[in-house]
Amino acid sequence: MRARSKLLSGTPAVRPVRAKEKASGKAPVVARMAPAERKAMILARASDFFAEYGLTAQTRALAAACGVAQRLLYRYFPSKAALLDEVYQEAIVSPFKAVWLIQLRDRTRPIETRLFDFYRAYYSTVLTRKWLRLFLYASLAEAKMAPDYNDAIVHELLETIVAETAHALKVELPSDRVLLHEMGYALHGAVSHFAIRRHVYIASQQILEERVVALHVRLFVTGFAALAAAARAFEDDVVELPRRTAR
Amino acid sequence: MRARSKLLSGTPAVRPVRAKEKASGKAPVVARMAPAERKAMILARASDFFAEYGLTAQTRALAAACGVAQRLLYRYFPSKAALLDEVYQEAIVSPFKAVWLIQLRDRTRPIETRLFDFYRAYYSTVLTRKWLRLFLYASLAEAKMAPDYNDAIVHELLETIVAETAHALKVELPSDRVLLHEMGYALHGAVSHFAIRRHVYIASQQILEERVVALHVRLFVTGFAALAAAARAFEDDVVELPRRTAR
DNA sequence: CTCTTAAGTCGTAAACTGACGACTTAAGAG
DNA sequence: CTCTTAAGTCGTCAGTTTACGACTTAAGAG
Repeated sequence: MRARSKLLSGTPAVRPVRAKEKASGKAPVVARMAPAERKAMILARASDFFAEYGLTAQTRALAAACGVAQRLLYRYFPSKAALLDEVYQEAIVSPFKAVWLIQLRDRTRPIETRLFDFYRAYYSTVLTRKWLRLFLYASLAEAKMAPDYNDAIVHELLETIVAETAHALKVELPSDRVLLHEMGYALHGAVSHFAIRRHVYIASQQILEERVVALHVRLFVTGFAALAAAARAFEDDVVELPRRTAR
Repeated sequence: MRARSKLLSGTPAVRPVRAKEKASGKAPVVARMAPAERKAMILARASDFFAEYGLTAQTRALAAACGVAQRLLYRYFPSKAALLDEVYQEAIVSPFKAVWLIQLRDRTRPIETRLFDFYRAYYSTVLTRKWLRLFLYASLAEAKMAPDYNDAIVHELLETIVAETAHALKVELPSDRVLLHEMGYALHGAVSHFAIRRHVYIASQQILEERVVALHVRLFVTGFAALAAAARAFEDDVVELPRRTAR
């Protein structure tokens, strides 16, 4: 419904009458902020907001969650899509800490300890409710989120994990990178799926997360030699696998 | 302006298919169908449609995809929510085949073969693009989809898998059901995460799915005894775990 | 204290969305 | 062929939703 219509169309001066209630004596408390500060505040709220309600949630509700007018969002971001892009960058990519890779390569410590400590940290810092929900919403809607993240972060992580485990256990690895990645995913996928169960499926709540991580790491380390042997066996009859057609 | 990505707004391009063409003299070709048939047709299209564009996609676009008027949807379903409920039932719950559980319990066959065959079938039949995307969209939006599915289907599956593997390998299991489930998830989660990578993240495309399943099954069977031992060790100091507060 | 800048709000356009009353017409029964 | 039923469509209501022009006003500079 257009509402209002005829009477006002063409007559711009409607006398806005900004009833600011001086009578009440209460200060409006607009809390004016510096641009950088305000933008950071909006981004922080936006990542929580869209993680919770999905990327199709409305800018009005986001503005309400920020305690500002909806119009203000458009002073800091040209469009909702641009806002979402910044949310991705801030909430998806930046949580991964480079130091983790260095610690994973610290061969003075047992491999199982390194893996356990890393995945506890990764679970707590990256695989949070907010991160997972944003990542899934973005992947379902656009499909380019996850491949970028994998190329930028996960692949190097998987290669590190597999290389370090192989070195610690004196196991020979296959040479194919794709195969190495899948080996790493045996652990990475198991932990990631646990996080999805917790934060998206709302399941697996009754067990301590350290225990789950410990179980998956134990399985991985124990079966690693057999896993590598099975992967190497595939390389004998590698004949340029046909690429799956998308969908 | 509309977001640059149509998927962001959950809205596919609506094709103006409704051609009246009285001028051309061609019959409108309304293709009148029997109610049961039409309803099944709408449900089939709807599961594809909502899997692709999300549960927030619009009824007008769905009607266009069905080649019927939007109004017709409301002859078969009282509301969009009711339509979605039927889509869940038809597309999420029904693909799981009861015979799989029976085959998993067939102790005349090696456990690794049983697991391999089952997860190949489960991957091809259940963990499809459509199923996964619907399941994720529903879980992200409502939170009661996954728990129901887990209670109805997954828990029994996990218990069967763990029990059969333990029997085949003569391994003693922990008594706690939650712990048994997490053991089973070591394999189930790894395969499920692979499917999510393929169908949602659009990654891990360059390796044959049988190989991935074979790798995960091999790891699981090889490390199962150690996994069970680690799980049993947790039972000594079970002290009524505190329930996680939801966020 | 006054002036200037820009942070922040208001109101609304234009398009979108779920739902439904009223109408049209295909197709099986007799 | 006619009649009756119900499959299917049109048009629209009422409430949303992104985006933006116009305006208000807090707060630092001099």
